[in-house]
Amino acid sequence: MRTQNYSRKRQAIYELLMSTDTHPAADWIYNTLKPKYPDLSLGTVYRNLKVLEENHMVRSVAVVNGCERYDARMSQHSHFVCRRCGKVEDMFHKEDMSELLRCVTIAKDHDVESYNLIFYGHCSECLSAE
Amino acid sequence: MRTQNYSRKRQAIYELLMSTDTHPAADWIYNTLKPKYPDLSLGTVYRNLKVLEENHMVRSVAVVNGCERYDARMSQHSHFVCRRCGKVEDMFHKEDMSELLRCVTIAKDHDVESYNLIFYGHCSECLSAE
DNA sequence: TTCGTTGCAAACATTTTGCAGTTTC
DNA sequence: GAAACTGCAAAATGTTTGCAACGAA
Repeated sequence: MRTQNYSRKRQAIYELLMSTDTHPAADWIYNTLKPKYPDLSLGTVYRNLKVLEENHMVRSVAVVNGCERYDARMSQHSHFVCRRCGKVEDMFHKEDMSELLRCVTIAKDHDVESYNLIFYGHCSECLSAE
Repeated sequence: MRTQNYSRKRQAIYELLMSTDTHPAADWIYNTLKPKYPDLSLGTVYRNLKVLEENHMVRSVAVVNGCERYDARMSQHSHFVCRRCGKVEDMFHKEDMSELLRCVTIAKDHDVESYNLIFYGHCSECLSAE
């Protein structure tokens, strides 16, 4: 992990991600912070997301319509992606998901570090809109 | 599902995907078929992947380094993605994974159609290379 | 003959990057 | 003061699309 200065903007990006459960894309973060940080640039958002990701403070939970979606809640949970509106929702586990590993044939010479479980379908709003 | 002509090139793309377990990207499909179909274009590969996906003959199993990776094996199974070399490998389930659904809090008003389970880590080749 | 399909190249959208100036420690 | 960070705009990347020609039924 490289030495870092915790800049105001990086802080702001991280705190924004911590404060929402919408799993936003870089673009949304940029637009949301822009009023408060008028000289913020999109490149900075991307650069900081990368740094935060390397530091395991943030993770990419899905790619929806070509956009990486981020989450600052690092405790293990899964996500639901609406195929219609692109919304990403949290799905918390009832049980310890290490159980999961027992369901799958894992080559023993592989080093499995993490996993990502995504459910797809239609959210309630989109269902009632149809 | 729209009416279709099963063109030679669509066939070729589908058969190539059926014949490999490397979960290739559009680019690899293009380069692999190019010698046999010298007038093939990359746009055609993308267009056909989309059609095949709509027809549930093919699915996108992961996005690795910004590239969509495809699989023509539609029976339920998961994948392992090597963070170093980007290789995508099959992981077959020991048990019926519908069990999986019981482990997760699912909002009952959601319509869950499918899920995608991806494991990340380092493959054996990359491990021994390090 | 009618549509679906294709090559080509231009257009798109998201993300990355080089550089010169700024901030943080 | 050194090293990290940033704005800006240009570049890179992967994917999509318009159009005229082509292919399949």
